[in-house]
Amino acid sequence: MSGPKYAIIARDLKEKINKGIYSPGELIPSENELAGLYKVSRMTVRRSLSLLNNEGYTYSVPGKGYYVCEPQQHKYELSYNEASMPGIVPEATKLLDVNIVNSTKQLRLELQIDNEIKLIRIKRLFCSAKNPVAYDIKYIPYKRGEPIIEKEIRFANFPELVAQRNSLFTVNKELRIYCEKAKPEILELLQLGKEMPVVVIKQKFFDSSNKPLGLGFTYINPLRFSIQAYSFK
Amino acid sequence: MSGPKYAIIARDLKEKINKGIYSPGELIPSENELAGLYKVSRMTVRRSLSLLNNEGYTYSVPGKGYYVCEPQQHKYELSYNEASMPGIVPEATKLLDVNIVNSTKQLRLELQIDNEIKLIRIKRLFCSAKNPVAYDIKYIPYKRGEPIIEKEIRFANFPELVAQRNSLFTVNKELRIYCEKAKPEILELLQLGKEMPVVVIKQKFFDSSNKPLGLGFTYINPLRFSIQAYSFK
DNA sequence: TAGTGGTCTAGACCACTAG
DNA sequence: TAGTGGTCTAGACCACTAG
Repeated sequence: MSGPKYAIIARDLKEKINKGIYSPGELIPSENELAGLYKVSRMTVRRSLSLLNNEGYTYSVPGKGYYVCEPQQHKYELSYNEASMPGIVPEATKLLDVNIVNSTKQLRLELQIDNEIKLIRIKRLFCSAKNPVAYDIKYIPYKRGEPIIEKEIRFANFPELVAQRNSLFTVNKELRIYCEKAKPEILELLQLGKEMPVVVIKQKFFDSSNKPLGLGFTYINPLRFSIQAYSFK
Repeated sequence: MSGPKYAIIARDLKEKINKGIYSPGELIPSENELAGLYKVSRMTVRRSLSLLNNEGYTYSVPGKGYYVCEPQQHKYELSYNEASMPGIVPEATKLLDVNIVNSTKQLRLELQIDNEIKLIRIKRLFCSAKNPVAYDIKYIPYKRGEPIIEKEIRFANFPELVAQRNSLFTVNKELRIYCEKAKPEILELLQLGKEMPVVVIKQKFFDSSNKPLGLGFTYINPLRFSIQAYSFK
């Protein structure tokens, strides 16, 4: 019963949806009706309702009203940073290689670039105190004359590297997690037997017009891999 | 230059943040200043600013103003439904077992229940047209006298099963993805060799007061596993 | 035509910040 | 004390819906 009016009304309406008094697909009372019921101005009701809309309880249709949503059952929020996975010791990170390389056909396809564009390729090995945990390789289209500062690259994470040229607020990111039988050299770096698959986390970044900005693969010792996700709010 | 005033102002402010005209940690002009600059009422400016706040561009401190946020680099949105993973044919789902079982020590710990509480245990095998893809096991605390309808259970997903007693809007969900060397019986069901690790997706559901409502493990053939996640908006 | 949500205003009062 | 964001109001006009 405490807090501002708009919050009390929002709490009350959410409770009614949770109890099934208003069910998915149904209309809840109109803004004007609610303003009357709660004895507040229409703007205050609108504020409550925009909270419900933002939190996925309702959606509004002009001329009709506010409908109760079907609950989002399968959405989770995930936090991933390749450079700070559980067990990794930042100081033990090995920068294996930084180079300007030619693109391959696959990379040109992924990054949507022409033949003549070269790539900055960064290879790193993330380690725990004693053992290798993940092998990481990143590709970023190279712009001529751009300086490459090894010290920065060693500790920078992928978003930071890409953001040197783009606002991080506008970068769209895509993550794919899967397993595969890796090439022998990767298995060797991770000290894994021939039969073992590795977990691969593929990261792809895009600018606001969906032009690819960078591509990364992290190959993880499967028995060291773990990632967590949570429902919203 | 189109759309309502509040959207135009929000777009303009976001652009200024993207361009670095306003940088993370800095204050942007106050509501009153902006109202003057854009020649609109303070309420319209507030509407623009609440958009920026919601989208993670800014946060506001009463008495001080609106600060530009550090960009969220590592957040992704993930959609996961064990019953509709890529490659799985719903009709090929095998309901291996539904039973009321005693809890084990580990399950009592996970589900925070007493000795005498029994569990509904559901074992399923998700298959492609030809092969097993994932073995799935769920535990839900059993309430005496509750009917168990096999047909419903076979096709229901975990959120739906739990939601029979709780509003899906209020259920908090937790997902953990990792690899492990599975027990022989699981490897056999998935037709995997002894050396292969499996991907495990552990799901845990909680009510609004964080009391566990259900626990599930999905053991996936690693070479059939794939999951995608995207940055917000 | 009556009702719905969407946009916008000009004004009020509040608690909080910081000189 | 002047300025900040937070809350709330009563009213206006709009496009859209549906009888």
